[in-house]
Amino acid sequence: MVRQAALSRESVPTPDNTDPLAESGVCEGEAAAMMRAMPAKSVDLVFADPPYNLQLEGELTRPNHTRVDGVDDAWDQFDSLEAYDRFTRSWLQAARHVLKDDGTLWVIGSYHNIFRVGAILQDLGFWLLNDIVWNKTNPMPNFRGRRFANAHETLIWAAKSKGARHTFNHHSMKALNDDLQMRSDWEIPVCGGSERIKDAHGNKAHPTQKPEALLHRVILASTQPGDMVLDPFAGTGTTPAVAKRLRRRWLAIENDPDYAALTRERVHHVQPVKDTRLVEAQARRRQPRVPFGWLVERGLIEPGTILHGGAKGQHQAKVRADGNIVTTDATGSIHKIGAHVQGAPSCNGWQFWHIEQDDKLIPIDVLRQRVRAEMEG
Amino acid sequence: MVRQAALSRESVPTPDNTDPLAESGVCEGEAAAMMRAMPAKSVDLVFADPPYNLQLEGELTRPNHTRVDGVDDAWDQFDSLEAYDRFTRSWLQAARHVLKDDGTLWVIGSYHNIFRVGAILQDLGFWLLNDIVWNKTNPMPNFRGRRFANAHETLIWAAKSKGARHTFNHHSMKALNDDLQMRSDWEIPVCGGSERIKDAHGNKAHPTQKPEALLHRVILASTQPGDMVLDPFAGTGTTPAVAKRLRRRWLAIENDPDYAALTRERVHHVQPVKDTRLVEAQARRRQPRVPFGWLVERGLIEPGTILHGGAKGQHQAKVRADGNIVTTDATGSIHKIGAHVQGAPSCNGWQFWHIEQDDKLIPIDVLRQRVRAEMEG
DNA sequence: AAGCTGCGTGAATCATCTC
DNA sequence: TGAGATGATTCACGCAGCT
Repeated sequence: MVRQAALSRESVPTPDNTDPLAESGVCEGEAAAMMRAMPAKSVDLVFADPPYNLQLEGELTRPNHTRVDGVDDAWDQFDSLEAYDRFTRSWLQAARHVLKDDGTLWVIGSYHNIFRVGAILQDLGFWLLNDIVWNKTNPMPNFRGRRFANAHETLIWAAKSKGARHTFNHHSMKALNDDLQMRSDWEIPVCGGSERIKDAHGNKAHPTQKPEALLHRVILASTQPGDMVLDPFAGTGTTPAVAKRLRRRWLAIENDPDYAALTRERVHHVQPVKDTRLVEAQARRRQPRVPFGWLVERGLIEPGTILHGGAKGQHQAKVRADGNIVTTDATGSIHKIGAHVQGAPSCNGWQFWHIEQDDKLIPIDVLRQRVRAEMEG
Repeated sequence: MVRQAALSRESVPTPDNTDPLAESGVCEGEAAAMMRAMPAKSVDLVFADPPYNLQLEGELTRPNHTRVDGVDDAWDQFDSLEAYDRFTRSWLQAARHVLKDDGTLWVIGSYHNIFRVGAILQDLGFWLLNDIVWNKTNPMPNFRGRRFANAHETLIWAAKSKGARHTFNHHSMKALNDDLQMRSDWEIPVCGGSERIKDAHGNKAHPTQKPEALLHRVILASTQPGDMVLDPFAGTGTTPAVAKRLRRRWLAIENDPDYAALTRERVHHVQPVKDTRLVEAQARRRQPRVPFGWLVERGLIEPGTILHGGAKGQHQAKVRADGNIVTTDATGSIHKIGAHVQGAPSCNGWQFWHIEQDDKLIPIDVLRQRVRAEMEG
């Protein structure tokens, strides 16, 4: 019974050890109650991924009629906003109890809950250090075209009180970001592939497992090796796994015994790195994509401007406010209309279309380069 | 009549116009009071860039949030948060009063105030549609290296209540983003250069002037031409300027007479896009409904014609004179039978079914377009 | 072998009109 | 007002299976 062995080793550190904080482990129980039972001011970092209170009703299907597997678990259901606020205030107060005076707290959420969390944090006296945006590189699209694709989640990073000291490993963050100062917007893929923990049937074990890359950055930024990291909603144990790998002590609280068991097994297989610098990912830098519409938004091209197509400007089209362009018989993107007027299967609109400036025809790609230069800073 | 007096130059285009909503203009006064004095349910869009915290000294004049140095040790945090909440609840309630039932509201803020704004929005019954992240391409760096560089601001987009309808120009947003659906994270530079309004001394006239690109996307996404756009904290008039250019009506409220004057002057020089079609959403929804039976009535499809279903024409059905179609085991509308033969819960029959013409399969939607073209002319 | 294609899926507050 | 009909709507990425 590999699992049993792993279970006991990780969860009950040593028989003679009566202080649960001396070693890492998983505690089964409700977050607020467990934290209240812990010694005060004993934790350097709290990372919390609480229920979001999504309030999903009915079901949603993709255009191909497949069903979206929404988060409808009982633990995400609350009777009202007030009930969610009570729950939130309760566990945040308990987190405040276990947090050292110079410790910090992270909470992740979406627009469903994060405003309530942030306001209650301020009400309780926490001091907000940053709000961080996790931009997902591969989010689920909006299938009905009724809103913007919900492509990010928000993290709040807070110190225990105004004026409190806090740990921020500025140079580690710079190193992690090609020697550029780390910004408040992080581009990280959602958790999938082999990193995603599966159950016995091969389905995802937990509906909201967070990527290790996210926790890597959080823990590396705001703790030192040996610090105590607490996750009161541990789920399948991403926080413990990364904490162990980065040589931090850790405590996990999880109400669901199945999740708790998965965490113990997962952490058991994690090897702490010998040198944390070796696992610091290099941020990829791609040439940023610049849609044509952005030139219109930014006033580099006015709506109504005439674009001239081809080397001699044989073709013409007019720019709409939304970035589409219009000829006598068609409307569409610079690429589509470029192909259309040439009778070609495809076309790179950036090189095909030109604007007139000082009696010369200039490819619109020149304007794109200007936007990219701005984006570089 | 304070309001009448406040309306001037830009705001009263014709002397005999006594209805401020009939035309655009700037009203000088306090946001909540002015909105309460306006007719109920008269505005399609509210865009608000409120002060971060009205009660905190210096806050307004310092957009880089550098007040952590203990300048304001004296103020009592709890009282100030409460005062800010009262202020926020007051103007949001007033905004709710002027907003049409199918109108929407945008608020922009930073982590200092946005959580309070979002929570109060939910408390007042607004229904959050998205939170949008404005990622600044050229943010101010964090000089002390104690936190992450604060490189974004947050916008909340909300409908008036749960279940309320709202405008979202999905196709315009797609067009603006190279035919990919628009995400909740927007990359736009901060306002600078020639766009930045300067005062008589050549200094920036307003500390937190927003870029026109931001408003371009907001207004294009969530209004139609001719809609009424209200900005209760207009500052130097970015919202009015973009609204006018995009052929929306607009109302600006601004407490500071100097800012109000700058707005009037700025808007005076804005030229609306000449061709109205360039600023319209590509509203497929507005196209007249054409029942399939009309194609039969008009002789575009003969009774008895065979329809071929799917890209390869795997499925077949025969057209009846009444516009229903028939397979071996069922009769019904193009949609119902399309769903039936695929075993799908629903189906868009216009795109699913094809007719044979010159050895090619043509979607029947092409015939519908022909009918619509006839109806136009 | 390397490359191509098709399929599955991710914290989702995801309709509107007519009768 | 409620029920029923109409018909609009998806992006990135990993992986399995195939050429």
